[in-house]
Amino acid sequence: MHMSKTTQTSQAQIIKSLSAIQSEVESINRIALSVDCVIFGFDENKLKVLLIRSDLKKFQGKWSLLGDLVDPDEELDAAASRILKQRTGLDNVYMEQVKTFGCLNRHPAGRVVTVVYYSLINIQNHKLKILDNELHWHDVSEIEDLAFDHKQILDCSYEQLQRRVQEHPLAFSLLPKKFSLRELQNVYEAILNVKMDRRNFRKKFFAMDFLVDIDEMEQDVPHRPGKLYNFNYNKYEKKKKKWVGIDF
Amino acid sequence: MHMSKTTQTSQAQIIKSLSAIQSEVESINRIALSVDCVIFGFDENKLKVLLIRSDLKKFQGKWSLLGDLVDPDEELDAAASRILKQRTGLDNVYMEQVKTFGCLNRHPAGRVVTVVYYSLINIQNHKLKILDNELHWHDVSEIEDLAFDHKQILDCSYEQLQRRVQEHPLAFSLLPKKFSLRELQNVYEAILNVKMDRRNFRKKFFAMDFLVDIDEMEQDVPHRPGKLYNFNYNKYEKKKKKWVGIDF
DNA sequence: CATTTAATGTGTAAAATTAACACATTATTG
DNA sequence: CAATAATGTGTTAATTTTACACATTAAATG
Repeated sequence: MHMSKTTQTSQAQIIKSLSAIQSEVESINRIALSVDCVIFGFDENKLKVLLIRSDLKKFQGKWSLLGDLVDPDEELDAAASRILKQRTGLDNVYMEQVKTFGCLNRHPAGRVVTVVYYSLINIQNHKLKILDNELHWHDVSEIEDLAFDHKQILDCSYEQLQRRVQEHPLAFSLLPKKFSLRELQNVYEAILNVKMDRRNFRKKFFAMDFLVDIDEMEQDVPHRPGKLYNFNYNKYEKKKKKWVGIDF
Repeated sequence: MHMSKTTQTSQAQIIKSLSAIQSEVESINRIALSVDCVIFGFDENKLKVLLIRSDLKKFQGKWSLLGDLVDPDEELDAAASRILKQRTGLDNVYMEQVKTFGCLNRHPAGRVVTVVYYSLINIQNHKLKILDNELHWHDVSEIEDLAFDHKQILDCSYEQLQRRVQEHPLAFSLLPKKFSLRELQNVYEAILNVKMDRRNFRKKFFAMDFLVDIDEMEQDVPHRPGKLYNFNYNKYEKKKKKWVGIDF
């Protein structure tokens, strides 16, 4: 086989380039990054989480959180919003980053670091939209194990929700715009897993005056109907202040 | 220039390979991942943070947090520990993940997502070890801006520390093993940026009985010396319980 | 239409926690 | 030995949290 000197040089350069590319690819130290969403809802007086049937053989039959790889030119929050939008059709939902999980063996396909968000949505709003029968609402209290490390992720997210809901008015995000005080109390009781005193609960919420009496009553309840309220976020914004103390 | 058919084929194959590599590199969807450490210390009655002079031209003269890329086969916590160990020589230090920052433009060299940890260390222990004069302890309250998005990261970490220190006995990590109640109170006052009543503070800490009177006194203070105490973590573990309530 | 049912709506008193406050004591310094 | 600059200690008022019971209302039932 004949080959000119020029060509040889050219090939040598290509090989050199290839090896440069290879070493660069190795040196970039990049890692697959995903976002997982813990989507909480509230229905039948229970805290729920939206899960999807795992598509991996290894986890056949198990449920998992909703997640996807982050695109290299996509913001993390945007990835979380995208996943939520794709699965539920919902926009403008309360979301918060929880934690990043990066165990080496957490994903069978190799190293995948995942940034976890939880979100709170009003189940009524999109009950009809969940047509995909691979998706299902589960009682948080009844989940035993999940695919990947998703049980651990769920536990961590649930604990964060429990802490946050005691310090910020998040519970409203799980309810329709109009709600009764009983429904609000049910949300707190479900999330915190405690029974509360109705009178003290009402007193507390009326004292912080961001519940707006809209002069409507519950409909279609088999007993005396309760008044309905809205949550006024502006009033909360004005009132909120930091408390400082030691409590452990 | 002469080139044989064989050679042409060969080059075509190489080009094909190159393009395959390129598309594979694009498809792996990987992202550079770093860990940044917000290292808090306490000295001169002030909360401090350990910073390093930025080595990037863009941020010349600015200070930045200590961080490094995560190795593809390295745990996130391990990366944080490694960074701390490399810079301070310390092991077994209190550390907690704060949040992950992933803004597209946060790093001039391209997309780098960073997982942030804060840690609490006792400055006395390693004052001598900070020989690297690119490293320096800064008053947290006096930091105006930092390289990258590190000011934002610091603010977020500081807020998390303020929340955590009110609910968990972290402050002890910033003090030597033996400390006086005044020093302990100074830590809380510095972190929370408030003045506290000495008698109520003492009452509170004696009530939770995990302070151990070691029957020693402060030395070399220009006034009446205070008693020294140890913190007994075991007693804390036994007592801790979740408080449930609504407070916002 | 009267009765039953299953909730809503409301106030007060006790208990626990937090906040406010002052003076004698002690080692060091000059 | 006087002056200094801190430590160490208890009580009371104010606030917050908890515990607790009965009349009211609309719907459902017979």
